[in-house]
Amino acid sequence: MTPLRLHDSMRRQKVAFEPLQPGKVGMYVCGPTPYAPAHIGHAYSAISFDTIRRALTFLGYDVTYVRNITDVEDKIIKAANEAGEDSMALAARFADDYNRDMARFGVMAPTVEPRVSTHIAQIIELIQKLVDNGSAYESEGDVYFDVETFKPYGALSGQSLDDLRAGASDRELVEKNKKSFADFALWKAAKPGEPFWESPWGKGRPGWHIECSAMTHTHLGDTFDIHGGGKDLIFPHHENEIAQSQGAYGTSTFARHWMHNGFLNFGGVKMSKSLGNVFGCGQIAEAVGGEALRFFCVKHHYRSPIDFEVEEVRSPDGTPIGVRFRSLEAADRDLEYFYVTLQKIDAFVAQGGDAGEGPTQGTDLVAKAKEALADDINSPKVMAALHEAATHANKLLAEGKGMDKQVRRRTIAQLGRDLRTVGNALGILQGDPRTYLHERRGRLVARKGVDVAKVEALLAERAAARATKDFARGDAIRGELTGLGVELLDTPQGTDWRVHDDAS
RNA sequence: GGAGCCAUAGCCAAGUGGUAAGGCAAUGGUCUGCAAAACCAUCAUUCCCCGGUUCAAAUCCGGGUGGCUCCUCCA
Repeated sequence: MTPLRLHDSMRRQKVAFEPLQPGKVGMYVCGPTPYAPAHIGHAYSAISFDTIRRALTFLGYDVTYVRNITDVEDKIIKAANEAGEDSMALAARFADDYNRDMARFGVMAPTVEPRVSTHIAQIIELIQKLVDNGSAYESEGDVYFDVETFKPYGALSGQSLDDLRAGASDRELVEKNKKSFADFALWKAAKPGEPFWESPWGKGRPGWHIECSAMTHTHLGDTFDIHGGGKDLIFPHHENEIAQSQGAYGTSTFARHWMHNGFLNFGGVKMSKSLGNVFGCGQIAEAVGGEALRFFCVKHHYRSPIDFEVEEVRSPDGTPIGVRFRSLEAADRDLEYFYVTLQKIDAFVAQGGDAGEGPTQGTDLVAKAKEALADDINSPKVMAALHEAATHANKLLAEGKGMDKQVRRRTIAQLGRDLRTVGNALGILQGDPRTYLHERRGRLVARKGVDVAKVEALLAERAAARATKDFARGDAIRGELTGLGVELLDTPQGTDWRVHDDAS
């Protein structure tokens, strides 16, 4: 197994990764609170950790991947009340939507997907433990974690309680039923119209942070290997999880390794509803295809903030009529290169047959990918290796000069397999090339408003002209099609066409 | 006010002490009836600025400048 180094947010550096059990990884990632359709920010985080999970699997680890669904929460209750829908039903509906959307981006289903609503007993048990050992206290039907009892508080976010107190004084004063400003709710007393469960403290529901502590304990144990989530969750969510779990099970427990992914920004500014730059998963998938977003994500390192170029499209009178996802369109063009290459390799292999076992030349893609991923999941470096491998394959496909015939055949076939194997480690290149290319053309036809019937009529006319060696007429038709934004691809098997895509 | 992150070519983006991966775009070439695709070649004496440490710095240290995030719901 490749020795692995991962960045740890707690130690603030790359460190050797040593799982509790050799060869196995227990990993917990904070999942969504489903109260509205998933947006691109959800997708980015899900893709980042799915990539980490895939990479660890590729490196030979047996990964148990737990990603929760927070289906009991203020925002859900609010949305349900507004819609006149049962909050659990609403959460279940959006959770299904979320999973369907993530699948479009190649995100695998978690090994376990626990929900708050099915872990109430474990949550109450954990809160009781904290109350019993003096880490938490009841106040008017609420239960709060007493932050003063947990000395290491702030270690992950690098803030002291004094610093936080200074920040808090600017805005909000101490709530009257809490001992201290930093204390946070483990259990909230039910208000009218809210879902509730019976507890030793009366009817109520869990606070925001406690579910992750209960779920990690239930599914991965007191101590586990990796805890992940978006950078924004470091404070207070992850900080509070640490306090709860270590308050209950001891300060040497909980996550051995913290991983946080960078944020998605738009023109250097974070995404937020008030700025109007929140884009839905469906909108993205329709515009550029789900794999383009995936490809765009793995082109960047998971810890880097990632900037996303979006351009508003306006009609001649200035009315906004849509948006163009420039960065994703570029990623889709890049992706097309790989699928065109795979298609050519597939055709070659189908035609040339399998050359069997034996030597190959320049097939170190898998080794390079392992080395890159073992260094804190350096997916951009893997992308570079993928490009080199695809270039090599294209070179061999174009000409086999000076190379043993069998070696050439074996190498091309091996490169095809390796591109897919390494692609799988990043969650890309798993589709059928023909399907991808067909769908991509469909998207471009829609985006550029190409008249397909007209293109096909001109194509037929040109084929007839070329059959009689009337090249002048054929070239005239080519020119006409170019004017329509269509490129022709003459091959020995006939003429195919594609929509010209030059970022305009 | 407190905590932290980022700055690498026209653009995107790796690289955290040993002399700048990869991609897009661009230019020239090969191939092609002409094209497209593909391939080949060229493309950062230099990594925001100013000091310092070192035989050696994009990488470490100090000081600036610019951008961003968290401390409030946020992925």
